[in-house]
Order: sequence, then structure tokens, then C-alpha cells
Amino acid sequence: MIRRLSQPRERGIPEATVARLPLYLRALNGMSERGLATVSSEDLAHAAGVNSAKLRKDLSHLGSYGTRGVGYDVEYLIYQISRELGLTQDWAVAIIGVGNLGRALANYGGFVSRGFRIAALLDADPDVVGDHIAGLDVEHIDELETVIRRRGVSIVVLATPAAAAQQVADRVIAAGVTSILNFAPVVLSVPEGVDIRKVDLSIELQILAFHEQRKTDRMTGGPAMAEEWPEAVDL
Amino acid sequence: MIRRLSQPRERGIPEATVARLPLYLRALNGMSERGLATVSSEDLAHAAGVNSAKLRKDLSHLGSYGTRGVGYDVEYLIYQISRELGLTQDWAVAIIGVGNLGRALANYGGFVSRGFRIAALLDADPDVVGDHIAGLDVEHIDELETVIRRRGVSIVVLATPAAAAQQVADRVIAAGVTSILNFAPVVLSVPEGVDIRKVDLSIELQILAFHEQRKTDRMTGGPAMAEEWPEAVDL
DNA sequence: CCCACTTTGTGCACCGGTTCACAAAGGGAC
DNA sequence: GTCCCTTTGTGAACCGGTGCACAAAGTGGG
Repeated sequence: MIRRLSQPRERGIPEATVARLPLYLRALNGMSERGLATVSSEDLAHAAGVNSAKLRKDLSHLGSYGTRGVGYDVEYLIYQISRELGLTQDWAVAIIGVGNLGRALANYGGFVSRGFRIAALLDADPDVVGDHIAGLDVEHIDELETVIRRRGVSIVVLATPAAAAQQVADRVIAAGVTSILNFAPVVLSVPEGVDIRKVDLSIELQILAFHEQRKTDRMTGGPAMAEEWPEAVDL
Repeated sequence: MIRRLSQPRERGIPEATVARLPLYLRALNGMSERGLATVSSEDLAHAAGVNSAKLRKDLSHLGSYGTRGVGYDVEYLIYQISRELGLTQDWAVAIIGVGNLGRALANYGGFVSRGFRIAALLDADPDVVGDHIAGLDVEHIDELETVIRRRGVSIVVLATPAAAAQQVADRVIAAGVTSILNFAPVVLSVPEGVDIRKVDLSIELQILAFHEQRKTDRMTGGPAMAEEWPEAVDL
């Protein structure tokens, strides 16, 4: 059997690596715009905010695309990462729930950047249906199945109230969608094979608060002062 | 030395645990509203979408707050987790950048729920300054240092354009803030001791696209068809 | 008081991911 | 062609986190 040069290892890229590829891609796009032709793992890693060993190991999962002594060809690497992430095709995204957040997402140009196209906006509120946002008419949630099928929607962004999220998710999944980005503050239960990613502002703030508290505790005399467990009993 | 009953182990809660505590807290609040007095690790874990062994190990890092054969007291556990996360005090949050996203965040009631209070909205655009949003006047970014000091802001939400984010972050940090939630699609470089959490919609979509591509590849005849590396050379 | 039952808390083996450190590979000078 | 310099790709040790499985601890019934 003849093997191609630079053939990537058998499929199976670590999840942690996948999560960083978009970071590398963004850094590379910046470099491409600035006209750089090649970049070393050291420089790219710095731009992406990771260490260079990690970057090299990540890229090695895609294949052997660097040149020792030189570095990586910027354009070529952009192409390879884009292809690996599936950004060489174009994905139709539907946003469900056109409240403050849904509107902001629809107008947020940044994420339509490469490969993604907002194909539909859906809401249950008759007052909102028919609004014209970011070049699209808001359609009624009753049209969900039709819209998903007709426009080839394969990724759904859920920006509904928490109470509606599970129910909408069920319908979306029944309609054949297997990739959901969930902004509603609930734990969705979904069948095997459906990918959910969750963005939760409140959780992020709580994590920050935890660390902030630690920092201020440390400055004001350390943790575990006297009366922390009013109801605790001495031994 | 007398040790209190139920004293938590020496400080040092795993990061992965911290990230899940808000999930448990949310589930517990739901149970509290429904009037449940106690809950088993099995039930709570299910509600939070994790397995019960993990939940028990997580909680054991806070202390020994359960009763064998019974479960956990809902209210008591809410109190303990809240305290651990620092939600028993109230945190003043400033949102910088009042575009679509900043506005949505300001209006998003959900995350003001417990412990957090939006104390200021700041923007650089004179057209936006003075707008009245969610009960607050938008102030000019020139006031940043004053506002942070006067209102005791300790957590900043960055919702500026990417180009401005690093510069604003530098000023915010210089003003003494050490906790930042960054929505701008850039890698911020910050000194030791400053906590950054990043929310990046575009990255989340790209990760979904990766998995979606895998799924569809698998159905349409498997990966690595003939012409994937047009420029690759046979050995 | 004792026994059967429930549920916590945790020791331990395992696993994915990170980091170090270096051999291998390529470029360029002479 | 040879030597030196740079930079990649990766083996191996390490580290944090997960999940199993069970002993310890508590409840309730008789």
C-alpha cells in the first residue's frame, strides 16, 4: 500500500486540541492579513496564548505540516485547520429565541466570519414574529420543522427562556439537528449522538467570584475565621 | 487542638469542582422552590447532569455536609455552596462596551440572580453615553477609574470590539480589578494574579462544526476520500 | 438492642492531557 | 558535500480529574 506524504494519523483528535484549533486559526488569520508567510511554533503559540510544546502536539494530530528549521506556512496551515474544523463548507445556523440575547447574536457579525451563515430566526412571541433583524424576518416557532428542513439548518443556537429550552431542544432534535449551542441556563437532556455546548454567563461570573473571594480573603487575614459554621458543634 | 465537626479540608478546591458548583446550586434552588427538604447524591447529580460519584467527591471537598442513609439538607447545602462561591456577599459588576451584546447582558436578568449587581455601564461612543439601559445611565469610558473606585467594582465584563479589548483590560487592571469576563474575540495578556474567563461564541460554533462534520462524514462513506491533499506527493 | 437497608465519603486504578527534553530533519553558508 | 543552526515532532514522565466499588455511618422497624 502506498501512503501519501504528510498523511494525518488515523482520525481521533483529542477534544482539548479541537477546542484550541479555532484559537490558532484566529491568530493565523491575523498573521495572514499582516502578510506573514511562515510562523514558528513559538510565535504562533504566543499569539494564541498557549505554550509551544502544546501547539506542536496539537498540530501534529492533524498531520506533519511544519518544516523543521523553518516553521509553518501560514496559508497552508489556515487551510488545513479550516478543513479539519469543517469551515470549508458553509453551515446554516438557526437562532431560536429572539429576545435581547438572540438579537445581539443575530447582529454580532463576528461569528458569521467564516463558514457560518444565519439562516433563520425563530420565536414564539407573536409581537416579535415578523420583525426584521440583521436582514432576516423573524418566523414563528411553529415553522421550526419546515424551516430546518428547507434551509438545511444543521446547527441551532438556543436563546430561549430557561423554561422553554428543553421542549424546543426536543423538537429541534426530532427534526434531525444534532448540534446545539445552548444559552439557556438549564441542563438539557438529549439522546446519544447529539452534541450540546453550553454558554452560561451566570456560571462564569460565579467562578470569577469564587476566585475573587479567595484573593480578598488572603489579603484580609486568611480563611476560616471564627464564626463560619454557626451551627457546628464542638467535639 | 479542638477541631470543629464538619470542618472542610484545607483550602484547595479543584478547578473542575468549582466549575460545577454553580450547576449544583441551580439544581438545589429549583428543589428548594419545590419544597424538597433533603436530596440524595443520586437525585441531585441527575438534576445537574453529572454522575453521583463525582457529585459526592465534589461536595466532599467543601466538607462533610451529608448524612449517610439520608442525603443532603437542601437549604444547608445551598448555604454552604453559596458561601464557598462567595455569593453571600454582593459583587459590583461593570459592563464595558454597550453594543448589542453589552445591552443584552445588561438586560439579561438571569445573571443578576444571586450576589451580582450591575453597578455601571461604560462605553467610548458619545452617541451611546447617556443612554438609559436597565435602570443605569451609560457613562463615558474616561470615567472608568473613578467609577471602579467609587462603586467598588471588582468584576468587569468586557463586551468591547476586539480591537479595544486589550487596551481597556490594561486600564481596568491598572485600576485594581483582578477578575474579568471577556466576550471580545482576542487573547488578552494579563499579569499574574488576574483571572480571565473567556466566552467566545465563534469558537463554540467552530467546535460544533467539527463534530457535525465528523457525523456527516461517517454517514456519507467515511473520512479521507481521495483528493484531500491536492498538493501531497506520492511516496 | 439488633438487624436490614440506605446513602455518604473515599481509596484506588485508570485516562486524557500537559510539559519537558531531545533526537530527527531541514536550511543555509562556505 | 559538510557543518552548524534552527525548529519540528514525539517519547516519556507527570498531573489532575473520573469513576468504580466498598467500608463506614446513619436510619428505621421490630
